[in-house]
Amino acid sequence: MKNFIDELNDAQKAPVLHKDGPLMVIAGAGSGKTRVLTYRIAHLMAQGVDAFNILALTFTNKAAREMKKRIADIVGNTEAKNLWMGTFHSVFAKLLRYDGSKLGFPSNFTIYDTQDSQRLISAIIKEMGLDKDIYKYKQVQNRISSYKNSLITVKAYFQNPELVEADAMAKRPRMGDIYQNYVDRCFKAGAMDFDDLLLRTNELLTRFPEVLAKYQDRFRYILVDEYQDTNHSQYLIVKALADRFQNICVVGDDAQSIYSFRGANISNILNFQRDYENVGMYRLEQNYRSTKNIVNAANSIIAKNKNQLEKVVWTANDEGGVIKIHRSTTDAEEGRYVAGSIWDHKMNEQLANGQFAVLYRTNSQSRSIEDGLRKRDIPYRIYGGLSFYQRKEIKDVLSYLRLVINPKDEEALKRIINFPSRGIGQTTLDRLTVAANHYKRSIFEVIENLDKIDLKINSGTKRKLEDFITMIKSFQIMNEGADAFTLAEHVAKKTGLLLEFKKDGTPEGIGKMENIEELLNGIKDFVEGQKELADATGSISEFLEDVALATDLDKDTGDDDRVALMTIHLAKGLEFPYVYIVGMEEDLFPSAMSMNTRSELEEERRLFYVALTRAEKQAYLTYTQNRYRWGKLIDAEPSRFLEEIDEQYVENLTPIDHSGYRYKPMIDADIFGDVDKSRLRQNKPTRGTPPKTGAPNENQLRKLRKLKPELATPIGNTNAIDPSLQEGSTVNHTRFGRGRVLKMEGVGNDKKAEIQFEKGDIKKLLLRFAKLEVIS
DNA sequence: CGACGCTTCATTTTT
DNA sequence: TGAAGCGTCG
Repeated sequence: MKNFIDELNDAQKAPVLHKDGPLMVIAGAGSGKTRVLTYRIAHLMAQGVDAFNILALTFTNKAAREMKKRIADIVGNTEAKNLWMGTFHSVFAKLLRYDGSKLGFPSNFTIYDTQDSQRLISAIIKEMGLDKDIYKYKQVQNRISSYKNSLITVKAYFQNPELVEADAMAKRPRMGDIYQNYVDRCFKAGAMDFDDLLLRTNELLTRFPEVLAKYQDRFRYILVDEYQDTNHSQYLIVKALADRFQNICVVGDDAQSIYSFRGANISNILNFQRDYENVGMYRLEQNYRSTKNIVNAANSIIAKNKNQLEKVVWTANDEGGVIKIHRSTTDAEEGRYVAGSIWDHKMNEQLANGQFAVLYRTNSQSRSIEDGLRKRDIPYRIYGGLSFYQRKEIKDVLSYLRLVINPKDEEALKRIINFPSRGIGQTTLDRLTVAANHYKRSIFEVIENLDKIDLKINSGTKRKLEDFITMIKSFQIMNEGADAFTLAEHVAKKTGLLLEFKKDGTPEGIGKMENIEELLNGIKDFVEGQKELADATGSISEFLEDVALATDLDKDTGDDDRVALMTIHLAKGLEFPYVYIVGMEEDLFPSAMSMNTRSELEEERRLFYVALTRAEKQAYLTYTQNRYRWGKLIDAEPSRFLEEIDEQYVENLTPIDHSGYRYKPMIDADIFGDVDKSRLRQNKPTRGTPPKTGAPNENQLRKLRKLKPELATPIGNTNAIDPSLQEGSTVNHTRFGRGRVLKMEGVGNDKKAEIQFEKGDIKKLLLRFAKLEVIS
């Protein structure tokens, strides 16, 4: 463990060796900041600082885990275990489980995810009798979230005439009341949303000086990664905790600040020197990750931003290849091009899939890329988007488990009280909700006391409600003795969830059942993993906490070799030898939503900077002339960012097109020959409602296609069915593995194959959807 | 009460 | 295009 310091360059050594007092490290992309953080912590420990006194806040849990592992390699495993290290959310969730009771929260409080919050807000808007077209639940949720991130409590909201007025002006005068209701209902349900984990921590530290003192004394050394992306709430927590010892080390890069939409405040990093005295300032400017071409190109882009700290990122690496720009006619062709290019690199240079990443601005762009990769049989993995834990069937199982841990959890209860259906309908639920609000109790408690309350619920329904409560209580009793897996498996069977999807029999139903099985396997792995840790028990509550704050990235084990597909936001902190940045088009990147002000545009540019600096060896930028968006083909224009790169670092693989020619699609509307074609030739995407032309609209066309499927044939976008597929063929399915076709049936879109898979199951698959490859 | 079909709306980015 | 909410009918 002695010589680890020697592995650092001089610029990296300085902040590692800086012992007490505040310090800030401005770290350019790829300059080894994780290394600095890791070694700094190891060094502190080597100097005799107790691991119990160190708090490290990272941007992802995965980063925390990896860092912990590297520290363990240097200082030993047992000591490293005592570090408090994780994301803001997970660290302070843990803290709130210890001390949140002072705020009236149970230690087993539920963490509501965004969907839970939105459902609750919808319910509140409905209960209050407000117009849902004016009070859109997503917008309301967004607004409440940003209040919380700026530490504007309900009380502070009502005391601030500007805010109240702003909402009134936006025709939403009841905003404050919704906010109040939402906070009350979360409290009543023993639940915190993501923002509460920070807001309530602030409340705890402010209202209870003894708690603050305890943690100030405990966390004598505090380290914060990605400081440029902290919001006001996080900033205040750090400031409060570091106040006593002032041993605070922040690491960040203002050029990579990309989370302002979530309240991140770039001035936190710009003002650090004002917040603390005698700040040690360090800069890491040597990039070890990328080629000269990539580093220089990235510099030429970020130079266009006005607001930034001065810094010169440079590299001693090779020149590398120039950045390649490719134009395609449609998004489908873009997908094919990317897949083809990856294929070529793999073949020519014998590379693994894991060497490639495809990055995009919005999740919806993944589809065309997936299609391209699938056609070439290149394995890929999508990160983000709709995560596994957000799928309906998974959330259903988790909701039962959540209710076992915290019966007051209203969103969980509403989800599953009648799923699988047990005859408890909306009317009953509405009555229960009214009573629960009236008595300021949870719905669960109301049902427990049905005899004492006069609700117009008939005896049959009462019986069903009581059965439900009894079932949940039986799970609770079981939970006292059993581990998470045993309980979860019991719940999935006993509630009839597994059966529900099994009897449904459709491919979707089977898929759902398999997902639940996958979840159960995941819980099993979790339990076994936890058993190795001394302070963990493998209980359901530990699992639920893990799930609530885990991202797809955290779940990634990295043992299978796949191309990575993700948004640029998710890619922050990662690196790949080959990076494809797709959808380089105006209105998409930069996003149409973010070009109204200079600061918004500058953030988009930083996003582009982040994207490009993920690449180690080679970057590709692709754009299309026509792209499907909102189900329509629209014209696209190359992104302004393409021209902002100093031209000496790029090569256009396709000539730049200034002719204004656009590929004119043969769309279904042509069948009728009377659709308003001018809309197809616009240079900007269509927004708002299209003009009424008398021509059939999309919905009418869809209806017609249903009535007259023959019209749909030249239109159909189904999988091409391999003609060589027949009875007796050997096939390979992406999920189920190899199998033999026993029987074929149906025609056209309904064509199905019954397949005996080697794993043992016989499945009937719709060829239109099944990802099958014919082997022989 | 529940199933089904029709209408509407949405696309930034995430813990 | 596709998810989700709403209304109608059995």
